Amino acid sequence: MKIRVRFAPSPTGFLHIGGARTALFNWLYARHHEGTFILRIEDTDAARNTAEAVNVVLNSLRWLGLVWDEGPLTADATGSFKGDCGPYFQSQRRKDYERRVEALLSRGLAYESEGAIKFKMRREPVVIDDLVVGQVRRELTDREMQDPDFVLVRSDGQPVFHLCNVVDDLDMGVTHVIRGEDHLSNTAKHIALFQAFEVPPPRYAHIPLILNQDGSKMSKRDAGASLTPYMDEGYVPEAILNYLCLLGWSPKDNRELMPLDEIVERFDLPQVLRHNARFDMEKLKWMNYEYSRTLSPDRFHELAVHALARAGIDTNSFPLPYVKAALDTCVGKVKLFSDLPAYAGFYFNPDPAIDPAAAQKDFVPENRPRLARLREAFAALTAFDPDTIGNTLAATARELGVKTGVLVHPTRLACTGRTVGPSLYHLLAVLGKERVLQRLDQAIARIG
RNA sequence: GACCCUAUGGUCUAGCGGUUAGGACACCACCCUUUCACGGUGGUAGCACGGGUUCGAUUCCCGUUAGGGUCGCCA
Repeated sequence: MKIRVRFAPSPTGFLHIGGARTALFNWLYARHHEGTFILRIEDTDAARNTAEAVNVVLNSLRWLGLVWDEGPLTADATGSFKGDCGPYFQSQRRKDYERRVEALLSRGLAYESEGAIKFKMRREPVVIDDLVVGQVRRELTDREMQDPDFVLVRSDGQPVFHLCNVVDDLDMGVTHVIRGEDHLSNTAKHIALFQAFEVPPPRYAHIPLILNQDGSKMSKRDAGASLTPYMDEGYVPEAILNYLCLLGWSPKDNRELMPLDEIVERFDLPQVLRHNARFDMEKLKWMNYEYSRTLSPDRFHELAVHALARAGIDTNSFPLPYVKAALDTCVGKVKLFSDLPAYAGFYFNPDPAIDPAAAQKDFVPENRPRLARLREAFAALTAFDPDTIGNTLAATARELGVKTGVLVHPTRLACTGRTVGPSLYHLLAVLGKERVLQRLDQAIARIG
C-alpha cells in the first residue's frame, strides 16, 4: 500500500510552530516510507481566509524545505495545483461535501434541525486504534449523553470542519492521519463518519503537543509560537527542522545533531513519544548555532548579509572581498544572525560608537603613549596580515614592558568600539592599515 | 461538570524488574586563550505522591495529585 499523508492547515495568517512540526512529521513519514505528502488548505471559514494568509503557509513550508507532492501551487484558491485529487482548497470542494451529505440524508444518517444538518452520531463509545497513543476507548461525555449528534452543515449552508476533513481524507485516499493530540477526542466523530460512508477509516497517529516553557498552551501570541520571526531573524531552516523533530520523537540513541537525510531514514511512528513537550528557545538557539557555524561560506554570507541589511547596514557599498573577509571572521562567533549587526557593524561603520564603560577602563591616560607607540609600529608595517600584526603587537608590548593584553584591549576598543568581537589580529587585517591607523588616532585624541 | 491523553534533573530525552539512573541544552568551577565564542575537565540537579504485584520496582497494576486536550452552526 502506498502511503498518503497530508498536512491540512487552516490559513490563519501565520504558521504555528506546532503546525510546522505536524507538517514535518507528516513529511518525514511520507519520505521515510516513500509515500505521498499532500498539502490541503482548510479554508472553510471563508471570511477570515485570505490569499496572503495562504501565502504565509506556502512560504513557510517552502522555507523549511517541506516540499509537497500534491497540493496548491499558488495562494489562489482557484489557482493551479499539482496532484490528481484537487482542488486542494476546501472552499473549492463544496460539491463533494454536498453530495456526501445528500447520501447521508437519503440513508437516514443525517437530518435537518433548525436549518442546519446534523449527523446521527452513534450512542456507543468509539474505539480508536491510534498508532501513537494506542487503543483508546472514547466514552461519551455528559453533554454527548444528552445529544451526541453534531452539525455537518451550518444553517447558512457552510459545511463544517468534521465533515470536510473526513470527506477530503476519503476522497484524497489519505491512509494515515498524523495530527496534533488536540484532535484525539474528535476522532470518534471522524471514525463514525467514515463508517457512515461505509469505508474503513485511515490509520490515526496523534502526536503530542508543543507547550510553552511554563507548560501552558502555546498560542499565537506566545514567544516563538510563529515561524515567521525565525525566518526574519535568519535562523537556519535545517536547524529548526532538527530541533522540532526532537520534540516528541526520539532516535533512542542520544543522537541530536542529525542531517535531514538521517532523520528521514530513522523517523517512524513507533518512536513518537506520548507526552507533550515544552519549547526551549535556548536549545533551539544552540542548535541553530551549531548549524550556522558549519554552513557553506556562501550560505553563511547570504544569511549574514540579509541580517545586516535588516539592521540597516548596506554591505553593497563595500567591495565584495572586504565583506566576505569581514564575515569570515564572524563564523562560529555569534549564536544568531540577528546578533551580527551589533557584532560586526564596526566593519561597515566608519565611526563606531565606543562602549562608555569599556572606555572608562581602557582609555586611561597611561594607555595613551602605549597606543601611540603601537600606532607607529603599525604605521611602519608594509605587510598587514594577522601574523604580522600579532607579532608587531607582541613586540611592542615587550618594548613597553607590559603584557600583550594591555595593548589588546584598548586596541580592540579603539577599532571596534566594543570589548567583544572577532579575533583581534584578523579583524585588524580585514579593516586594513588605513582604517586601523585612523581609529587609533581617534582613540588617542580621545584619551588626550 | 463529563470524557480522553500524559507524568525521569529547570528543559528535551535514554531506560522497557536488579543500572554508581545515561546523553543534550542551560547553569557553576577550572583549563586553554589576543576579547568573546569554541574546545577540554569536573560539578550542581531527576524517577510527582500513595497503595499494591514481586525476592526486588523508575520500569507492571490501581488510586491521588498535577499538566494538557476535547465536549461549537471554530478549525
